[in-house]
Amino acid sequence: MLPKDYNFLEVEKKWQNEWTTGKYSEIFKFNENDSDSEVYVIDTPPPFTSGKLHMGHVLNFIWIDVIARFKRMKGFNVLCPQGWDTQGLPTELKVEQKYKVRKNERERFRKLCVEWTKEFIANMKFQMTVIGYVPDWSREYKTMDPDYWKAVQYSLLKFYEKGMIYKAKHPVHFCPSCGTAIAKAEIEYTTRETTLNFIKFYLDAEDAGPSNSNDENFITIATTRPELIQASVAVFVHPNDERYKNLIGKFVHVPLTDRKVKIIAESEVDMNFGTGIVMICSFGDEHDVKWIYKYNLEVINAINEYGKLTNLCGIYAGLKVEEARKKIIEDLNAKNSIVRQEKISQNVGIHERCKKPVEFISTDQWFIKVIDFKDKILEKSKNIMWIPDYMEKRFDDWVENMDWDWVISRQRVFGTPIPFYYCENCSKIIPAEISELPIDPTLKEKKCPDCGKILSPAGDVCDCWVDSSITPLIISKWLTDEKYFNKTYPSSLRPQGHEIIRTWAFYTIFRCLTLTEQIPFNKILVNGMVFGPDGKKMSKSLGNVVEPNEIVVKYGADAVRQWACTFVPGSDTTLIMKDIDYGKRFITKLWNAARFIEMNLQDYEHNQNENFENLLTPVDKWILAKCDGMIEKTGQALENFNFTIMKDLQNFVWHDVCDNYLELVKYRLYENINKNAAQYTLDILLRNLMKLLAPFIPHIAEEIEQNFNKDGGSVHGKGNFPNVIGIDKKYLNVENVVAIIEAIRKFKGDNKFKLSEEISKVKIYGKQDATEVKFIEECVIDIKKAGKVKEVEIFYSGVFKVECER
RNA sequence: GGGCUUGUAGUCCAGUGGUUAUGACGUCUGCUUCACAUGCAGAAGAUCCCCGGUCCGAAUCCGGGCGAGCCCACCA
Repeated sequence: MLPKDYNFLEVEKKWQNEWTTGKYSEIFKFNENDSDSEVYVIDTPPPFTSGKLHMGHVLNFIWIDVIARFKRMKGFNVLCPQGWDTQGLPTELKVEQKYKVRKNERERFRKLCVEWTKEFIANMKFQMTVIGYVPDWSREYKTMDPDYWKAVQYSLLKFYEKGMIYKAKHPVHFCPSCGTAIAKAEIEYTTRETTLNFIKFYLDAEDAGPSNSNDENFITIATTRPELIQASVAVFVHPNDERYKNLIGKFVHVPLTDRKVKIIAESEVDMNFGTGIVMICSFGDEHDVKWIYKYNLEVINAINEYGKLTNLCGIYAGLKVEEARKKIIEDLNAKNSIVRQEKISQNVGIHERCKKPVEFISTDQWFIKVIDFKDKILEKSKNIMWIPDYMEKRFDDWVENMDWDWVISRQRVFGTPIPFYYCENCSKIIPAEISELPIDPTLKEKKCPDCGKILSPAGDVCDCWVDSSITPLIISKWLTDEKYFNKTYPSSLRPQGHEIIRTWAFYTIFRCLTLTEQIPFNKILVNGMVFGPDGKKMSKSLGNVVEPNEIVVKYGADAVRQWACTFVPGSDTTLIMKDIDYGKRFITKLWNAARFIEMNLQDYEHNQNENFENLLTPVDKWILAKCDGMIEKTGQALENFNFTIMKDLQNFVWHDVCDNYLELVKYRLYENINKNAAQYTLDILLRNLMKLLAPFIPHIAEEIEQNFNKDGGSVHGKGNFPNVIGIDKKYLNVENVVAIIEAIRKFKGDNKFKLSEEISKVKIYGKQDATEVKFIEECVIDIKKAGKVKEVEIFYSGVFKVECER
């Protein structure tokens, strides 16, 4: 017997254990030997091992779990592994701080990072488990594992074979504070106040000529970065700018230097900013980089990786950027070269981790060619179905607007080593041997096969997206098992957040496409972000962070899961506690309904030989026909990732089943009128409901199912998704009986009668040929009993109408 | 500045061309009716952002405007 109160914490824990390690754990594992069932592979996102999940993860993993359970119940052989994105700067920073270990103790440092990460994984795994997420843990992977390194490094060797890896001096976004190159995606922008300096640039004597209005032969350039004046390589004006048209092609002297640079016309110059003249430096910002390449301008590396000016900057060499700026302004002032200064607010790029300004610095970096493959990526990715479809546009826009190749090297330690050597003598890259993988080139000395000189090992590690962008290959055993690979690649589904379309989705599509000539997944399901209860992005500084653990303990996993199913793919969402509370109350309601049914089935035995369908009343057929509708709708909805079908299920259970059907059959159960048919209906209704609800609220569905079904099978078993019962849809018209009872209730309410009070008569009007009226005739007893009415009169005329008499 | 999304009761959200617009929270009224007061019955509350267009018919499709959010870019 089901106890009066549903102890969700205890029940949820019990079934989580059975699913993950207990008697049902096989259900959740991919069956390699099953050659009959269709395979469904989910390329789950490996979260970065920060130590805890946030609500966005929770939403993401609940959706994945709903789909995986649904697909299993539909008979698919589901591969849903879970991995961890482990190697990253945040871990390094924390380990550095906690153990006071320096990065030059490479091996010890790495070991501490690994230990630290393992602890964090355990926490996050626990959090996944308590929301009922059950991936196939037997296929867990970590990007820091030797096998994972091997796959990443192997893939890079393959890229090298295709001529797509190169090493180059290249301006990259560089964080002088962290001492590392960073990806565009790791930069965020902030507004700060800065000084716009208007500086005189004197025209070259030969070019000076007669100037427009005054005799002074200089132009004024506004810059926020005077410290880069030493690296000034050109001056740009807009071709249509009347003020400067006559200066195009002429030269100006760069103040504080003995160099002169050309004035070039460029239509992207904003005439309205500053004086409409741009000083191009190597490198002040991304525009500079673009233009220097476009016009093939000289590169003067003014800033080094420590954020200090280089020897090319003469007397300013060795000064930090801020110091140099101050000093150069002083010197310009001394020469009377500053016309004026203005305070302006400016958006500056800062490193998202440390919040310090980012510089462009020319350093040795490793690259993967990607710009050459834009067209191929765009073409092949058209075969991927995006949910929602408009997310495809975001992807395409990103690909089309990419400006340069992918910098894959990072000057860090906890990462996958780049498996290459470089011969300074021959200026050439020497890849590691496949048999040596996984390898850390810094730990293995090698000589150049051509010249015999000692090679320089690549000391850098890979960008973490290099690790995570081959997950579809990892989960399909790309390197180790061809048969398995053919069965499980490409993935059926890639679920992920929209904020990482330009990183994880893009890099995965690019890498896997290059390596396999196939797209990595057929569909990509995009989920939105979860904002705090105040509608703002959750952040510590706003104090609006909600920890998943708190709400799971308070409301239960099944309640949280219902909340996660109230959103449509792609859109961001606000965490409203009342919504989760509703989920909890639904669980209570469902529990009590199940108890009621259980109580009334005590003396029921399902006799296989009896044809119950003939005994069923129209009311029974009505609820079963409605249930059929829900079975159809739920199946279709989940095929299309419409999780909001949960709401329809809630309404069906709460209002149609509990409020109406259960109330309509009480008299039959209590007074033994057509009782068998009611019991039969309740029995199959409950069984179907549990199966329908199982993907969404798996714990309570399992708990109730186990009480009714004594054969020991799990509700989540393969192929368990219900088929329609097969009730004629015309019985949906019995809904009018419910409408009549509602009218009676309203009459009683309006007249301040108790609901239990009997009234004398109900008159029902309606055309005789209408099917709904026919059913009403058959349901007179239901109306009398459930509505507590002495007499029911039916008039075969006029429009459908109900009148009550006291 | 560019792209995308979005605007529906006091609040949140569903609705993707067809009677009277879904549901929840909140509010108000009544009810301890033997599954459930974590409940039941009922009520009030919406110019479906504004303007125009297509259509027999628009919350829904199209154009414009205004507001909001996200992503991207960003002033030298």
